[in-house]
Amino acid sequence: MDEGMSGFCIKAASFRGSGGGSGNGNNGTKCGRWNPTTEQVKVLTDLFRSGLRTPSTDQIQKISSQLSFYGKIESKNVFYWFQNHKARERQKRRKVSIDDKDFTRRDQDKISSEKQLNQVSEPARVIETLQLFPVNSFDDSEAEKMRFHANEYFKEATAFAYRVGTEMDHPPLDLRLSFL
Amino acid sequence: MDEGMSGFCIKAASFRGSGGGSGNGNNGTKCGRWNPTTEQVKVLTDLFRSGLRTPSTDQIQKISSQLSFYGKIESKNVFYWFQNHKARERQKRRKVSIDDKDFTRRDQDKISSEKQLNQVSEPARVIETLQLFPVNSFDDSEAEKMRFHANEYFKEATAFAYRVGTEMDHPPLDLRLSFL
DNA sequence: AAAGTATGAATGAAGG
DNA sequence: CCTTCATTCATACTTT
Repeated sequence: MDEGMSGFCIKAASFRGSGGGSGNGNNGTKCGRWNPTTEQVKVLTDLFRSGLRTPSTDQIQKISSQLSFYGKIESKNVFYWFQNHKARERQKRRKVSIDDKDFTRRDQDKISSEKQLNQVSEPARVIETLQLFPVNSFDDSEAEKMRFHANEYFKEATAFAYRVGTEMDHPPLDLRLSFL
Repeated sequence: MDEGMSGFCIKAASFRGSGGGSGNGNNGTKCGRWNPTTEQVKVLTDLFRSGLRTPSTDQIQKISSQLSFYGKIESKNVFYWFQNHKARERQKRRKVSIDDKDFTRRDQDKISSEKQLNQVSEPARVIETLQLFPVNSFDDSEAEKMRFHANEYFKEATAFAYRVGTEMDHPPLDLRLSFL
C-alpha cells in the first residue's frame, strides 16, 4: 500500500549460503527481503522442532538478537519465519491428507519424503540449550471486554441500517467523499 | 504445484495495488476474500491518515457505500481494514525497533528510512470533504474517547521508538541459545 | 534462460 | 484491542 509497503530497493544479487557456504555473514544484501543464513535457518528450525510455534514478542526479540550475530536480521523476520513455517507445515499436512482420500494406488508414491535432508552438511554439531514453554501458557491479560464485534456490520444482507430512533435525521457527521 | 485447490473460484490474475501495478481496475469477480482496488485503498488510507481510526457503524456504512463505486465491497471489509491497518501500524512499530546492532554513533544512523513517500501517480489531486470527529456518538468503547486525534502513529522518522512500558516483567521462560 | 519451486512478506478475515 | 490463520504476491533459488 502506501506506507511500509514492499521495499522497492534495488534487488541485490545476494546469494544465500545454501550449500554450506555461509559466506553471507555480511553479504551485500541491500534491501529487498531478508535472506537468512544457514546458521539462522538452522537455529530457527531447531527452535521450531523444539516445539516453538508462535514465539511471543519477547522471544522474538531474543531470537532476533541472537541471530543477528550471523547476519542482518530484524524482529519481523523472525516473526514472519515462524508464521510461514507453521502455516506451511500445516498446509502440507492438509494437502497430503486430502490427497490420501483416494487410495487407489497405495504405492505410497514419494509424496514429500524427499523434501530436503535437513539443511546442509554441518560438521560442527552445535549444542543448543533452549528452554521454552515452561508450564505457563496462561492467558493472563484478558481483562479486555469484548466489544461489539463485526457481527454488527455483517448484517449488510439487506443494507438495512437500523437507526437509533432519536432525533437525528442524519448522523452528526458529514462524511462526504468527493473524489474522482 | 499446489494451486488454489481450496479456492472455489476461478483464480483470476488480479493484482492489487501491490507494487504499483494495480492492473485491477475492476477485477473479474474474484470471490473469496475482498480484493480492494487501488482507489479503494487510497481512500481508506486517506481516511486513516486523516485520523480516522475506529469508524462507527454509520461511518462504515458511508465509506462502504462510497467505495462500492470502485468495486465490490462490503461493510465488514471496511471494518476489518481499519482494524487491521491500525493493529499493524502498531505492531510494526513494536517489531521494527529494538533491533539495533551497534550504537557506534548516535547521529549517523538514519534509522528507519525504509518508509518511502507513497506518492502514487495521481496527478489529479482529489478533493475530499470529510468532516470527521464532530461530537459523534461514541461507539461502544468509551475507553478511547480522548486519545490520539490524528498523527499519533505517523511518526515515521522517529529517532527512537519509545518503548511501551508494558514489558517490564520478565517472561517466565528462559530462552537460552548456547551455540557456537 | 525459462520454468518450477521454496520462501519472505503482506494482508484479509476471524477468534477471543 | 490483540493474536492467529489462510491466502496470495513477490522474489530468491533450483532445476531443466
